[in-house]
Amino acid sequence: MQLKSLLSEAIRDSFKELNITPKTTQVNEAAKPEFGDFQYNGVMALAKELKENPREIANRVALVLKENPLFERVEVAGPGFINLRIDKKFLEDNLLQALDSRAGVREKEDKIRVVVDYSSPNMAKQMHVGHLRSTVIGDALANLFEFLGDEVIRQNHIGDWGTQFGMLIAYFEENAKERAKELSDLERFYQAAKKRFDEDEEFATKAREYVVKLQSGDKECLRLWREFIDTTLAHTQEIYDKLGVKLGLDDVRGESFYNSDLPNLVEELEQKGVAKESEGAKCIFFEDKAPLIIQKKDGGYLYATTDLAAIKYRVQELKAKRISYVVDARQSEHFKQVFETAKRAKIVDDSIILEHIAFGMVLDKSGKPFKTREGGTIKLKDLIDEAVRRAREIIGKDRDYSDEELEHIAKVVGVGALKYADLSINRLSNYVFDWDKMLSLDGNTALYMQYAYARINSILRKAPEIESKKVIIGDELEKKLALKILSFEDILNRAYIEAMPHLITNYLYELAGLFMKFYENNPILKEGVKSEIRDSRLLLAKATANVIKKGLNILGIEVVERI
RNA sequence: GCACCCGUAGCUCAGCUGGAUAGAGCAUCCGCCUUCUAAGCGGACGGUCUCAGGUUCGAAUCCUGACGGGUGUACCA
Repeated sequence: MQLKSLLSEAIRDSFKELNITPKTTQVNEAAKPEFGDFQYNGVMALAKELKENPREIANRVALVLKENPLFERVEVAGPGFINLRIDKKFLEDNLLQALDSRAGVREKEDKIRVVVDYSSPNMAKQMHVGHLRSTVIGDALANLFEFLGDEVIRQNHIGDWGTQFGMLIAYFEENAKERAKELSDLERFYQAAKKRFDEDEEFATKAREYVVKLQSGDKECLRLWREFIDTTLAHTQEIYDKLGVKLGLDDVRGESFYNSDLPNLVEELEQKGVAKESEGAKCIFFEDKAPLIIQKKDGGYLYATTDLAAIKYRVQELKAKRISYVVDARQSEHFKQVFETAKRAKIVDDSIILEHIAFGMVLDKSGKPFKTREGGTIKLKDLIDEAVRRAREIIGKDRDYSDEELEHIAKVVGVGALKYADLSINRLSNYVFDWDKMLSLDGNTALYMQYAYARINSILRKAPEIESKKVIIGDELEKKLALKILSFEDILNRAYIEAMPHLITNYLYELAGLFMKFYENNPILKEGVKSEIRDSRLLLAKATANVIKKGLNILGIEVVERI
């Protein structure tokens, strides 16, 4: 349920009764427990505008609010804060909602079709740590959008076109006897080809010729190209499956897909007067910024051109209303220019949201870009394997599992830790990679949440059938827990609007923490606990588990019943 | 040079669109298992919110300007 919206409504209604138009109806969580559960701070600013006494207005509003059965207590404090205590009965009546399959969360009313563009691996290369954040954050956001009712079209804009393929094909021709069947070969070939390209002008020219040949549809070139792509995609898919990321081959719309549209697009932009020629290149100009080049003087196209063609396709063919690019913050200028160009060219109108969901880099503990000891890029495959290996070590230490069970839990915990660590910090910050912190049981980690979930399940397994479906809020801990459980929808909505997954992890951490405290102090199955109380606490525990599971699933993280 | 992002406890990070005495985890120290998973919980210690102005009843939060760090910046993606 949308608890905060309900509170805002209550505020709005009470102002209405007083014939006052409030500046805001936004309600915040109380800063201190003594203040109650929520506080409304909007009176002060309003009073200033009306040139009236804030305390007096607050008193009048409070008087109306007191009539609302939602509140147990309404108090005016300080210069005009209105402190609100939610009635226990309200929580008791509504908590059971959180037990349903959507953990009590409704879909949005205004459902839209949204394209989420993420992951975008390079072809002819293994996925590396540089692809981690886009893949993990993008998938989590796609899940979130979907869960709230949007129709999500995942798009994997792979780099499957361009000079690197000319290089590869040229290198293959030179070394016709060697054939790459494995991606690892392909990658080695790529490096060798790159070296030749950089060092040998003749080779470079040949490589460029191959690009032209490829673009003009030469059969043999295309055949080789297809082989490279398929080999790489097979590897990519393995990584997605390991990560539990919901990208598939159907979601792939690489740069090559837009290739045939590029000449038309450039012409269109020229005709509309958006693009102009300068020094032989077709450019779009901006104030105080370098121009965006969409066609080189040699006639070649650039990734800006492809991005524009992709926007056109996504708007016109896919009918997207929101297009979210989950891409490295370093490209923010590029996207600003591309979006601006799309608007100038009227490829998109104002009703369509184009957004760059930027994120920072992955750094090591010393603050430098995260690399192997030798300075190479870290392969995503190795990163995942290492996460699972470490998880197995930690998990297996004090517990007895069958081999199968250990393997399964290690995967869930290891992969979960890897993803959660990335998702739990504000995406705009650079992210410091730390194995120990990631797999720690203390603090805001996946394992802490998974542990809380498993613990609850352990209780539920031992518990008798719940007879009375009635929640009784007995103390402040239970009340806080219930309030938190019912705030799930508020948080998801905020995370949706801001495209910020860390809001969800923060919430889950608070929820799990509150449960742990509740659990320490309020016995459930111990002797002497009356059956109504026991059942009520079981319901609270069950609702907590349900929300944790749902929240983690949205983030793309699994849970295990036993840990 | 210009643009964008970041600057909060020793370290890693929150801080809910301007509210009351700025919060977590790690690290350090101290408590709590004959009883539901101690892989847990509680407490202590730790802060000129980089600095300086401004806006106002009220600023970590908004504005301006410094300083420090990162990133980008005409034919690579």
